[in-house]
Amino acid sequence: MEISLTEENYIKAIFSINTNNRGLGVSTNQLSEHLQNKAGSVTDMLKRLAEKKLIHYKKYKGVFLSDKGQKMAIGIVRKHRLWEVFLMQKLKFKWDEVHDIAEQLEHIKSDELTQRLDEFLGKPKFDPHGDPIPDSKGQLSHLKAKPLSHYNTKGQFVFMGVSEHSKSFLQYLSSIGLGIGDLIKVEEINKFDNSLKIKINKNSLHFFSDKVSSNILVELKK
Amino acid sequence: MEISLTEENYIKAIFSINTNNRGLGVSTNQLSEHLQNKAGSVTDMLKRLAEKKLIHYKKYKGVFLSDKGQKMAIGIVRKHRLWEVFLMQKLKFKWDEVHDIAEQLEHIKSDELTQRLDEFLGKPKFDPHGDPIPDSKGQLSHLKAKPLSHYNTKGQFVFMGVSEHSKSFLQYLSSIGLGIGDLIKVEEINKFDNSLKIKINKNSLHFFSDKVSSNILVELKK
DNA sequence: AGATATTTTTAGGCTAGTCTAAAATTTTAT
DNA sequence: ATAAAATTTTAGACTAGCCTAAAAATATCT
Repeated sequence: MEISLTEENYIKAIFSINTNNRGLGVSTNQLSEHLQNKAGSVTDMLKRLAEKKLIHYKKYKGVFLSDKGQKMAIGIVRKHRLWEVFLMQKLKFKWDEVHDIAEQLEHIKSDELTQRLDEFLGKPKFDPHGDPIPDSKGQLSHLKAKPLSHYNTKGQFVFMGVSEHSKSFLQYLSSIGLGIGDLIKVEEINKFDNSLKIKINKNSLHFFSDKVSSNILVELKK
Repeated sequence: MEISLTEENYIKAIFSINTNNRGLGVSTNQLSEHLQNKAGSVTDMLKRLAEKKLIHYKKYKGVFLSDKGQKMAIGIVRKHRLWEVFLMQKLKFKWDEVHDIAEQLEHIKSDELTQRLDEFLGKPKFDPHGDPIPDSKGQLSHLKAKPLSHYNTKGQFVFMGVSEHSKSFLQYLSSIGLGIGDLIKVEEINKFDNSLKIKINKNSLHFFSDKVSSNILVELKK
């Protein structure tokens, strides 16, 4: 069965909203917002996707991915994240530059290509933002990291990933020289606004607002 | 201006027919044949491409690429051939497997990506079939190689490329273990049917029909 | 529970890109 | 040089994917 680029993007959108939603089903308006098109257009497409058995859809009741749709979504995510690793690791792109290109590359259809790319990159488990890469069977590793803001203590942490992927946030992190694997030492906590005074790799000093520290995923330094 | 995938494929088709045609202009039927769709559809699209100034088109008179169209075509060819190098050199794909995947990858839009891929691969001048890769300015190196059949003498030659790209031909060459750079020694010429008895790298013995030897591009061994 | 607000679907319309069949133009052959 | 053949264009129709506006269903508020 032929799946169009547009259909793939709907599947991906349903998947991505749903994983945040913890399995409540995705509404027409959520999709319309996410994909930047009108609710009526979304309804049209949902009918077509249901026809193709990629989703479970009941009028007015929201939508779930079918097993088939779920597999497809995971396949796309796998490709997206592998290409991001390729772009950063092999072609030396910066953090904030890879998303748009990977958004195109994720639609290339060739299982063999995905497989070989995976091997070429050393079967990475996480992408450059710390997001897990599904393996060839669709299995996801789980990152134990939590938001820096969650700990609310001084101490040393290792930077494992981000939970916000906007260009401006990633550019900010680059600008202060913070990358995956770096050491973050929390030296002071301001109890009034939950801002933190931190040091990166024992060198540069910075302040993190609550908004920043809640989007930085860390593990406790062992 | 937005160029669709379909439009890119038309531009590429016009370019590819025209380079064989040595600048005579491309007919509607040639395009219809090449792209496997109907003549009426082609006419529709030619109007649109002319509107966008990508081609010069006069009713009933065939079509040429404009400068703009020519640049676009060369850009697509450049991407196609760079990706083929990537697929073979880095991902170890076989000769006959790379074309279909490169056909998808050539449409990825990012000048920065093309540039970095080029550097990553060491700015190759030829693709794995011996076809020249346009540089970032659109300049093509020119292969001095000629068809093996052209020489019509015994002697030693270096295999530089192919002038036929079908899967079956490439698979045949793989099957006899012939790859770019290999030494071809012509030991006998059959004057009746122009078939050749040859040895590859001083080892394996084979017979080349006229059809084979006219699609194998070689240079004289120095 | 009934009125109001919100969400979702339906209906009708648009464009890109395709098709078929008929009409127009060009080429070839007598 | 004209008739026949081949090529190309036009005209009308279809699908995918989008839009707007109106109608239907659901959710919310008092």
